Amino acid sequence: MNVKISLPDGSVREYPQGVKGSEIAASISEGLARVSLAIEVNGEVWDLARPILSDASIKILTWNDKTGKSTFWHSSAHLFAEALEALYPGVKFGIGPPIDNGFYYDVDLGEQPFGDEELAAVESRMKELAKKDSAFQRKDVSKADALAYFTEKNDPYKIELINDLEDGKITFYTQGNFTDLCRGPHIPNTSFIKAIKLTNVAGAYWRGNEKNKMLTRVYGITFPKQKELEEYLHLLEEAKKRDHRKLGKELELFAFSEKVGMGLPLWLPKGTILRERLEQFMRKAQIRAGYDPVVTPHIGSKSLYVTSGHYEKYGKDSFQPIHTPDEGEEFLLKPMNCPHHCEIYKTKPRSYRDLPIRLAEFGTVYRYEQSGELHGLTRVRGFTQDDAHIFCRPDQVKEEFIKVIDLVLLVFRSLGFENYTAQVSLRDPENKQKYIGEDHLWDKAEQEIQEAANERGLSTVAVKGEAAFYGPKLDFMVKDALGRSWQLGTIQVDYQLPQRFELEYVGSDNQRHRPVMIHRAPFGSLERFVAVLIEHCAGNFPLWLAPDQIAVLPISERFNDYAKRVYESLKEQDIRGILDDRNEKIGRKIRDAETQKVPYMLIVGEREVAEEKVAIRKHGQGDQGSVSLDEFVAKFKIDCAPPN
RNA sequence: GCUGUUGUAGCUCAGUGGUAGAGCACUUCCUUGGUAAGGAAGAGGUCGUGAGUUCAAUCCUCAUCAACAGCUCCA
Repeated sequence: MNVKISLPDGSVREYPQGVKGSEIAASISEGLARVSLAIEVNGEVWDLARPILSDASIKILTWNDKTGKSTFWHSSAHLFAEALEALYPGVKFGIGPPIDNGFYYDVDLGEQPFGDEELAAVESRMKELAKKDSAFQRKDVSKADALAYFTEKNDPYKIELINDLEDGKITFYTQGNFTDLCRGPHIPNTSFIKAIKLTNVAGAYWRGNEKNKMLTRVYGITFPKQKELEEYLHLLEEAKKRDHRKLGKELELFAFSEKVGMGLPLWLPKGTILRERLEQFMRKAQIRAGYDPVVTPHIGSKSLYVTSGHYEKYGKDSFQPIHTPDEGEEFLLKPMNCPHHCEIYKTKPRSYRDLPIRLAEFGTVYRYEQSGELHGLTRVRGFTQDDAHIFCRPDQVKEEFIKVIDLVLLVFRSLGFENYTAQVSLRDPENKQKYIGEDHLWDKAEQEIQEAANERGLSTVAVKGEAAFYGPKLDFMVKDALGRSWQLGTIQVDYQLPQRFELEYVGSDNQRHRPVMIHRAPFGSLERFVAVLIEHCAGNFPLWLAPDQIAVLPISERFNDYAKRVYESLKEQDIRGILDDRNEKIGRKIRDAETQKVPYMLIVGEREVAEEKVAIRKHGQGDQGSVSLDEFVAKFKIDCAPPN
């Protein structure tokens, strides 16, 4: 009997029933057979050695397929486990999945230390084992047999995993001397794995639960060719050069001081320019969009947060209250601006005609973040949100929400952020007690967010358990240089705080109604936004943001007077920069300005003085020829306009 | 917060059980140079902090603080 196999190009071939993926690949071409790693059968990834029993549409997977890569890395995790067990008999295994870049395996080594030396030893054992060409063999096992095997092996983690599985659906994979509980699929044999790098060791809680034992997580990555590993490592090096913590230091944008306290950034003069330019950009955009700027204090009475619910939810995990010396009153450093804004709303009666009211504030907030979580400017304990709260009628929610989406997208477009993910952050349905408010209001809010996103044609990813405790969110996620994902812009629909603060407006029916609140921050926090921006442009800021836009470089001290005149006249035109009148050669001054990533260098020497000109050199592009200062300024002014 | 690694000059890093070194940066002098590092001299460190072992600790031990990687958390 034959089975009909449809290929991705639409063609259909017949093969004997029980044909294997490897045989199909071989029948297509020898070249394909050599590089095929797995096969997709009706959308499911299978081993190449698994017989196909009925008609199917298939795709041979190679290193060029995402699933091909993950199969490859999954098999590499097994190879790692084999090597580790050979060197550490009795080691217990958790899980070992493929990830975006490579794989990890969680293992329990007992009391044995595991550092760089041990890592290197396991890596070389892996290389030896890979050369053995061991085939990955799949085997169906009964639950009882599976339990018996790992009981014998004394591996509590695998036993726990098996107990959660359904009998009849359990498979083992064996390669060489190592057998693992595994759904598969795997590559045909270990010889495909030519380049191996175990990258780092870290702790990870068993099953991601803080209350469980912490296992040792070993990260690694493998490739079919040595050259690809080298390219990957090179790419990593390049990414590290873009790290905002490194550039922030080199370009003198911000700093931290142990004396000030961890997670409390100090903005240096150049970083401050950057930050203030962004603020100005947002202020302008917000005025255009009908926001009213407000200012509120950095602390607020504890009762404010008791009312908002923040105290109950985060009181223990916040900076603790500040007490007045005489009256013993309690104040909290504000972790949020919304309660203050609610009180501004309440300063007078509001009519339905007044709504929406949009209160905007660059509000600096303080949150106690776990010490291990602090990370450069992306996760800090004191930061400034480009916060605003929109108080509107229920019938205005969607329209207002959409306007905010447009504002977020304006920011991203203006700064060239193209690779963002719009994430709809929903409640965790398993843990409803984590949230405040009634079900129907949550459902309504979640629906409104999804509808607004759809209307703007945003493709969204819904993630459960990521909502704020008072409402669902639309979060805009962007990745940093090292591939870590951060939330920047956020928009939240909130029915809870208006209730808690008893906010009201008088409707056209002369009755009291409750407004809806939209919390929103297009940048998110200035700190995190700047961090991601630095990494995104590798420190080469667009002209309108660059802390130093120009550097005037006299060829020798003889031209310092002319250079100073040039510099002063640029300064009068609000062009920022430096005059490098050091006793250095021009090559040196150029190098320093290039290293500092100054967009324009204006070089002046004998010729320029004589002709009343400046020689332009563009960062990263070299000599642009000479022009008169007026000509340069005219062109510069056009180039440095902030986006609209 | 947890696990692991690290902490030496402003920065990047070397080094040793007998109280320290390089390059860059900084200061001064020489040089006045045309598109990515001119030359010389000088100054600069309680070796993260505290305790212990030792005749002697930057080095060994412990504690503590901070940074880094990951986990957990994130209003």
